[in-house]
Amino acid sequence: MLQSNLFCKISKDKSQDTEAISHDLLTRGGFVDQLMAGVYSFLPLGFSVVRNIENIIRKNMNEAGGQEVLMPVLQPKENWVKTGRWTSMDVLFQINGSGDKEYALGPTHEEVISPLAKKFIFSYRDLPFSVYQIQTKFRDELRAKSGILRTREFLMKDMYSFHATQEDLDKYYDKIVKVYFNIFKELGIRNKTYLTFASGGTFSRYSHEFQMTTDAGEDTIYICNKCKTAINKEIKAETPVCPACSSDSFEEKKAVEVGNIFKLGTKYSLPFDLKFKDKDGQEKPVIMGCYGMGISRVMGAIVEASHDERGIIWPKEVAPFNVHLISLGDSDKVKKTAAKIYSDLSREAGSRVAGNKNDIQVLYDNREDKSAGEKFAEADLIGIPLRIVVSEKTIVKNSVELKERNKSAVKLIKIKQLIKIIKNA
RNA sequence: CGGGGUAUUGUGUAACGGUAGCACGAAUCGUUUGGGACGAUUUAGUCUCGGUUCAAAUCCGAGUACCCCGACCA
Repeated sequence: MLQSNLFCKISKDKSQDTEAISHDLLTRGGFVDQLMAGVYSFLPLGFSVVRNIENIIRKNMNEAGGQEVLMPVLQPKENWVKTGRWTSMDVLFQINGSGDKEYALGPTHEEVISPLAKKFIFSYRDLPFSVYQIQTKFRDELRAKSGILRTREFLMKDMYSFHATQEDLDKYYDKIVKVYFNIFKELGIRNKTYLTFASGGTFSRYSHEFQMTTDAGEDTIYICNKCKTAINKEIKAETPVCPACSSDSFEEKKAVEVGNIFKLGTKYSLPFDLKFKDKDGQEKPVIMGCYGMGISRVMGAIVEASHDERGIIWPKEVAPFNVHLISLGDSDKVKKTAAKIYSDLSREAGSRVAGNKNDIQVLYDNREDKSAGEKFAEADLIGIPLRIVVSEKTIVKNSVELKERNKSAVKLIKIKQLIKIIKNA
C-alpha cells in the first residue's frame, strides 16, 4: 500500500476529548473515527487490525469445533418477551418498524440461536455442537467511555454450544478456557490476561471473565498470588478466598474484560422448548453454554497493553502491515530503489490471512513532501513492527536500515538479503 | 440513570455588551530532506432555538452534543 494513497490522516494534535491512551493513539493514528459517543468507524488501518484479530479468533474457534454462521441483528420482539429480557435488559435497543411492529437490535443472540437450534436438534445423536458468529452488537450503554473500550455498537465473537449433559458442557467449557488463552497468546496479551471469577448474572451463580490488566480498565480484579486466577471485585466479598486454590493472598488491579463465558444450562432451552430424545427415549432439555469475546474492545486493549510515548507497538500477529518502508529524500536513485524493494517485498510477503492472498502487508511511505522527522514520528505512532529506511546514505552501502518498533537498535541490511531477513523476522 | 464539566475554523486558544484575532493544521508554489525544516500565498469558526439590548461569542432561558465521576453492565 502506498501511504500517499492511504485513506487516513495522521494527526499530531492530541484531542482534549480523549482520556484513554488507546483512544488517543487510535484516533490520531487514523485507525478509527468517532461518529458519536460510543460509535466508531474503522478506517483502513484499523479495519485491517480488526480482520487480523478476527482471523486469529476464527481459526481457534474452528479448531474448537465451532461452525461459523451469521445471524440477524434485527430481531423480533416476541423472542425477547419470551425470555423476559424485553423488559429486564436495560441496554436493549428497542426500535419501531412500520405499523405497530417493534424489534430488538441484537446485544447477544440467545434469542435467535435457541429457536434456530430447535430446528436441528431432535436426538442425542444431534449433540453436541457449537456455532459462532462475528458480528456487530448493539447495547445501549448508559455511558460509553474510553474510546473503543466501551461502545454502543461493537464487534463481538459469540459462540453457543449445545450439549446433552452437564458433564459434556463442563468438559467443553474447560476446553474453551484453554482455547481463549491461546487466542490471547496469539494476540500478544496473554501475560496480562487472567481467568476471573465473576457474577453469573441471571444465568448461574458465577461466570468466568477474561480480564486484561490495564489502568484504562473499568473493572477491579483480585489476582491470586499463588495460582494467578482472579476474582472480580463484584463478588470478592462473597468469595474471600481463591476459588481455584483457596489461597487468600491477592493483588488488586484495574482490568478490562476481554472475554466472558457462561454455562447457560437450560436458561434458554426451556423458554424456547429446546429438547432432545435421550438414549432411553426420555425427552430432556438441551444444556447450553455461550462464549463471548469483544473484538473491537480487544483491539483497544492491545493498544493499552502495547505502546510507548511515541505511539502504538502492534504485536506482529495483528499489525495492519508488517513492514513500513520509508524513503527519505526525493533523489531518483532513492525512489527507484525504494520502489523496487516495495514491489519485491509485496510479491514475496504473500499473506498471513488465509484466503486473502492479495492483502498487502507493506506500507510504503513514498511521500516526497514529508521530512524525515515527520515520517519517523508518524511511523512510530502507527506502530508497524518493522521499519525499513531507504536513503542516499544506505544506498551507498547497497543497504537499507532495519529497525524493530519495540527496539531502539538500528541495523544496516544488504538489500540482497532483505527479503530473507524479513521473512524470518 | 444521578452528579460534574465543556461548547469560538480540522486542532488548541483569545476577544470589557461595540471590527471575531493568534498559533498549529490543511491547501498551492518554491526552497529543503536522517527525528514533526523554512518562506510566500490561501483556507476555514462563535452548537441550536428563543429572550434582553441601538448592538450578543459575551447577559438570561430552554434544548442539544461531547468529556469525566458514580451507578448499571447479557
